[in-house]
Amino acid sequence: MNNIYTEAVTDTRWLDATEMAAWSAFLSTAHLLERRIEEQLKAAAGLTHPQYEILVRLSGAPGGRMRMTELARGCVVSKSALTYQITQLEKVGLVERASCPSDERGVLAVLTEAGRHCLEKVAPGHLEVVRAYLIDRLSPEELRTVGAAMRKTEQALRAAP
Amino acid sequence: MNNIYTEAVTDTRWLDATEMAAWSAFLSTAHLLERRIEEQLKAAAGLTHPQYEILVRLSGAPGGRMRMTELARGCVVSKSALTYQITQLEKVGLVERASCPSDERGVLAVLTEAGRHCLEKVAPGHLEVVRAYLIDRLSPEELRTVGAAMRKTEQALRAAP
DNA sequence: CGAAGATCGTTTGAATTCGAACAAGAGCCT
DNA sequence: AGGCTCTTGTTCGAATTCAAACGATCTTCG
Repeated sequence: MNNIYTEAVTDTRWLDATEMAAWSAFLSTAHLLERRIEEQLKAAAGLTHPQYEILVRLSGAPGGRMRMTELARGCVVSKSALTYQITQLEKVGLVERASCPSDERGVLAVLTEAGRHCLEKVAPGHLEVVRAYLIDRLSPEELRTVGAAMRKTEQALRAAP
Repeated sequence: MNNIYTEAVTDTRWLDATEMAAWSAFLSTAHLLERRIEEQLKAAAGLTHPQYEILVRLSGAPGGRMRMTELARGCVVSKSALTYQITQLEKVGLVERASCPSDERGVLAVLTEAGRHCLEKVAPGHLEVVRAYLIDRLSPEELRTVGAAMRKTEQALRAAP
């Protein structure tokens, strides 16, 4: 009693053992690592991970400045979350807002000197964690493969919406 | 003017290009995929990803039941977040609470029939997303390597605290 | 047995997230 | 120019997260 429609709707491609194991481990690792990083950053500098991400992205941008929307895209947070976090970072003097010369609506998030120094102070301890739990546990070949796999997925996800 | 102490504190092992690319892609992918999954689950069944995770873990446990603390560990959420989510799921009848026979303090989260049916209904669409953006984009060998890498990291993170 | 300390799940309060709605400005097309 | 439509960043409200504090129960060890 099957036809192409019921087939299409009904046939689920479940995950085999290898796929399931990979997906499950990926999920747990992402959450666990996030927790660990959050803990380290909070203890070391009172920063959250999204805040740290913002500083990192700004520090890599020309002039230490970026448009809000672009920054939000880079950090993979909503625009409203970025507005909130930039306000927080402004309060503690790590970031400033500047108006955009080329677009009257635009706002630039600008890394301050204090922000750059904070990042330089915090980065080593942060990288320590990333290394200790992820990077240093993988062989060069594993690292290459993981990197390639993640890039493919990232690209697909950024293209989709 | 260096000694072993300043060395130890000062020498930061930065990430080389390969390491940086892998880490950055991992981070972005985790966030993007999370967003995409959240969107799909919300649209398909009004579930959040943590809620779906709870249903999945329960469905895989003997008797469809698990202790709160163990479930929280499995899902990688705080105990208070789990308390909140189980209450939510109870409201819509997908999960029930039961008292634990062996421990008076204990609480068992139990998957209801409705919960099991909901999961069966939602799983295909969810897996579609996981496949479309991650699993099906990787070669069997890549998948194996990613799985192994994630398991190593997960294990390290679960052992640490 | 009984006291000290660990563990269990919940409650509480603060912080953060998201999407939707909004006003202001840019861009396009004729 | 002028009207449409898209984009920008912010604001709002609701939902969710976490850690810390708590009362209740278990466990261990003297």
